[in-house]
Amino acid sequence: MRTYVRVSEPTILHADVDAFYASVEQRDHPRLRGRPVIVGGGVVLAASYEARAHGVRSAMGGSQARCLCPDAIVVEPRWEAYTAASKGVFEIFRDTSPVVEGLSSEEAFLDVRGLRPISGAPEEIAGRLRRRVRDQVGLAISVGVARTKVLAKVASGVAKPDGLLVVPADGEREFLHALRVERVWGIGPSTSRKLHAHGLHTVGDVAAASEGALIGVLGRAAGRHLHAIAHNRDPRPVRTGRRRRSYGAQSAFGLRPRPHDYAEAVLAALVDRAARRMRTAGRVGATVTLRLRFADFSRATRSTTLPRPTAQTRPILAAGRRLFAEARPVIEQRGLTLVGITVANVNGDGGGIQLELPLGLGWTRALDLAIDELRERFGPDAITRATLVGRRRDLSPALFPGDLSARTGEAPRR
DNA sequence: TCTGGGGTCCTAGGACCC
DNA sequence: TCTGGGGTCCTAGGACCC
Repeated sequence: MRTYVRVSEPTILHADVDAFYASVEQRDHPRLRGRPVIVGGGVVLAASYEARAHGVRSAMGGSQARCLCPDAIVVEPRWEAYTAASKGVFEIFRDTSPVVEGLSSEEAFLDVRGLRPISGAPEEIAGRLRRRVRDQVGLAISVGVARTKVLAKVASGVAKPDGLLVVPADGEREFLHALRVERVWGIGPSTSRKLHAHGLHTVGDVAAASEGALIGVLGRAAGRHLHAIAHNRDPRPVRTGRRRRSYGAQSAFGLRPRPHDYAEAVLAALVDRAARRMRTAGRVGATVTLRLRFADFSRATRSTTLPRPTAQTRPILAAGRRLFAEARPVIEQRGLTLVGITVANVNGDGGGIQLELPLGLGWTRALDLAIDELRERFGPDAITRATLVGRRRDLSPALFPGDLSARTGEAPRR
């Protein structure tokens, strides 16, 4: 009997439009092509590669950016154009593979496993995807191809601008271990600072550290995750059909003196905007969080959970106002420069999902069956908690005590 | 140089329950 | 009266991403 050792091939694509907003501007305005372009005046939302060559980066303050690159052409964002471009790009994504997980308006993971007989090798699929985005949407897109998400994501970054990079299955460790830690998706300034402080600069350095040591430095989840990544273990699948978990709106108004009730007026407008979007999407949420930022750039949040999920402006605004009143001492002390509202605990579509199960199974078995069914429909990781409700025929659904419920969920991770 | 407007996930501690 | 294990839900804040 022969044993086959199956080495899976790279089938995960990470596709990412280069300098998205800036590229759309250059596409639509020929005079901007080949020139340093900055989208957004106050803060850099996007910078063309010509501007990046001068050190301009997104999220940088506008004045610093103009200082680094005085010749830059600064343009106001045109959101409709970016939305339309995003739509075009995602149509091509979804036409390329049925398994697409969007990460933002301009990037996505695609799993092309099993598509070889129809579409060819992953590398060919990636090449065709790049050509189609260029021809049909007019934008350059870089693609990384690898066996895991983290490798594909890093590969597309290395491939930029306008490139394609395949990480072959037998070249993964070499590729990974040479990387500086801050290049890894999910490792930001704070984590890399901690790692550097312990003499860990490359992923190879991290791989030489024990999991316990990494947990000691970074905490449980981050330590475990990074240990696995450094040892090239990243089993996360490309997940389709992920739904958003919160809706929010915020507004920064700087240090200019404002009428005393200005922030509360802004708050009302923000709640209205967020609630409107929830109603359009047909979703409801329960946890209202007020976000504040102050003159010294410190931040604070105050949150509360409503008795039942809603998408109505009125209860959300009332909660927001209570939180604002509660935070008033901090606000007066530190000087408010930003206010925001987020509605989280967005659960389902407001209608819930009903499953019919045979009677006589017992609560536990019924719950297990229901969870299996939900996983089948929404993916293995989509369900984190399930509530089973049994309804007595002789009581109106409005009478809450008529419902009996059983509940299960993941054990707390502590 | 003085920092936008969205989001996601994780941690830690407290209140409360059986 | 005190103690423990096992659990849920909520709030506040931090890190990270584009």
